[in-house]
Amino acid sequence: MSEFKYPRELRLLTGGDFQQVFDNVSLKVPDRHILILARPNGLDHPRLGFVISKKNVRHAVKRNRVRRIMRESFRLNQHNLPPVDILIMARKGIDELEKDELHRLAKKCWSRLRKKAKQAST
RNA sequence: GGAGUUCGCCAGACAGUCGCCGCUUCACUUCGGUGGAGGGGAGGAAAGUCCGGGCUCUACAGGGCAGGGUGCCAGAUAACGUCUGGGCGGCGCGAGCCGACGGAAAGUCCAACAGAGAGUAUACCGCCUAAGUAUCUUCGGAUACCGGUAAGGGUGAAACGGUGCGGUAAGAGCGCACCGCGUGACUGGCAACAGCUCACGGCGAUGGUAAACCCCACCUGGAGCAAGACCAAAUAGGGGGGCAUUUACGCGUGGCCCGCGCGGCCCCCGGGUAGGUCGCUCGAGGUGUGCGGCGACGCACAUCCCAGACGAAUGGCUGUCCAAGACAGAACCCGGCUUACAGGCCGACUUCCGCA
RNA sequence: GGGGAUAUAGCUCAGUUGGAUAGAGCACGGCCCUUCUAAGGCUGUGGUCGAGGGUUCGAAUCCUUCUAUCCCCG
Repeated sequence: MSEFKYPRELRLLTGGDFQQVFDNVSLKVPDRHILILARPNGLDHPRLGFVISKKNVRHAVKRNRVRRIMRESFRLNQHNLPPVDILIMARKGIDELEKDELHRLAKKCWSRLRKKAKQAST
């Protein structure tokens, strides 16, 4: 039985973790509202981190909303993802999306990420 | 019932389910944790960082200068630029609301353009005068210069108290009355201040600015939880105690000058960046009752524990209901101010209309 | 989270302390010069002085509230 929890092991925790992703980007999933950077992490599960700047999303409430919804989608789809470190960077205008739009956006990005990871490994 | 003023409060609710972060407790444990149960988990502004305080380090913050702040009076408070009550001024029929509201006679400063004149004021037009000088003359006088005048016109943001009477050549606080203003008494008030009170001053010390400098009174050292403390790899060298020296110089305490600490000798101790732990939430705390006070608030008793994260929790999905949910997310903590904001509720009051 | 600074013409900046005309360079338009262009000369256009409120007779300037941008502290 697979679990859908979100413990600390599934997060990028330190500045070093983030820097490693930035330095060794092997997968990129660009979109109009977000940019996903990723690299294989050698573990048996993916890890997630966020970069949402104050410049792109002005209000803290909106930054929290974007992060929470994307994180929730990651939590529910974690077993369909390759073992990579994922970095989600928000772009301008993402705070204008509705809740269901964000969910659709996340699902779309996960499938694109899966595809690219498969291509890269072969 | 309409219109309005004011005070306080609320900030979608409930259920299911999948997650996240602390706490309490029980069990297991390879002492790293794992599991069960219980309970808690953003705001009135958490925001801006505009003030004030706690806390920490610097000397348990000391003197002087500079700088900064506050600015009617009294009180509340840990403190404040906040709040309460009062005074004064302004707005409103009113309930009420608004006000950086000390001093311009200590000094510096400003008054562009316009205007005759803008500072111990001024004579452009006008008004008056006909003594003097001059011209004309119908010999009555007329006019120009000189002179008097701040009532009227005009300029300006501002032109030197206002109205009336007297007065005068015409005028003028020149004189008088009333009003305004100033000064000193007296009375009331802790005070700000007030007064159908009394006396004095003719107001010629022009007006404006103190949100220009300034004066007066009071307040104020600096930095900030990335403060600071502790545990601890590599690498570079440091810290504590005692004694001595305080003359010079250097460094630190960061506006400057004092002052203070360090430097020298002896003894002792390994040091502290990555990382980790603490600081970190029980507090000028909430709620209720009673008492004191017009009130802000204070006191007493009872009762409650109510976020504490650290790449950073407080969320996603589904359903039901309604008046269809605004502004918006804690990061050391409080007290204020300011700014943003859908809608709704309780109380008090004002005014208009109708009915009795 | 905390501390600090800036905003003036299309661009880079003066002017702000000490109040009364908003100015310089580059750019742009016109004319001159040249066979033409560049350079040079003459001349002109262009400003809600970041926004709102206040003080004042008068505010880019003084006070205050907001907005935007930038920098520093691990």
